Amino acid sequence: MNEKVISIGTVRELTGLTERQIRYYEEKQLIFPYRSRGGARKFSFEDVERLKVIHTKMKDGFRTYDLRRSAASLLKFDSGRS
Amino acid sequence: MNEKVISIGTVRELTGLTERQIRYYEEKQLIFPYRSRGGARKFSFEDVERLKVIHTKMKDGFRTYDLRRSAASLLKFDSGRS
DNA sequence: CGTGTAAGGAATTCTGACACG
DNA sequence: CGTGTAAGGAATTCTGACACG
Repeated sequence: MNEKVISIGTVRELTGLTERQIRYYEEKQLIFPYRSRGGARKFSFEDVERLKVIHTKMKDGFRTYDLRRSAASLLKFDSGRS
Repeated sequence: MNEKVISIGTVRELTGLTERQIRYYEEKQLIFPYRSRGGARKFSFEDVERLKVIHTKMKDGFRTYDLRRSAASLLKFDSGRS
């Protein structure tokens, strides 16, 4: 499920995060949505899962900087789950 | 892939159909998108595949009425492919 | 640092209708 | 019948900024 076709509002519903959080995680390079012509972010189901993991880590006290450094393992952890 | 999360503009890109065609096929009960709060249609990847099949059939001379009658087999054909 | 919010604009989607054939 | 299009409105998303801590 790598197709980036889900808009931010739907990702919000799917993850429970706010749009602000989602955009911030992108700004910190933890997630890389596709951009449609009009500039709208488009996410994949994999991105959705990844966002959930990111938020869990954040609640555990990790900072975006830490997560960026371990981005690879984050991805691994992600696909290793669901 | 049954989650209805793709908006019509993306479905347009994925299928090559126009929004008018997609809405018409819904009107004719060939496809059943979910509706978001604001009223926007949301489709699944399965719907996308189904729309492709529908359009192929239409080009082969079938009418929406015929396709509605064989909706079950249409779905079967659909999942039987990709 | 991570997130909330109000601000203004641009892009998206919706419906009902008229058109053609 | 199936599809194009212009029309007006409503919902969605975007960016940059100010706020708090």
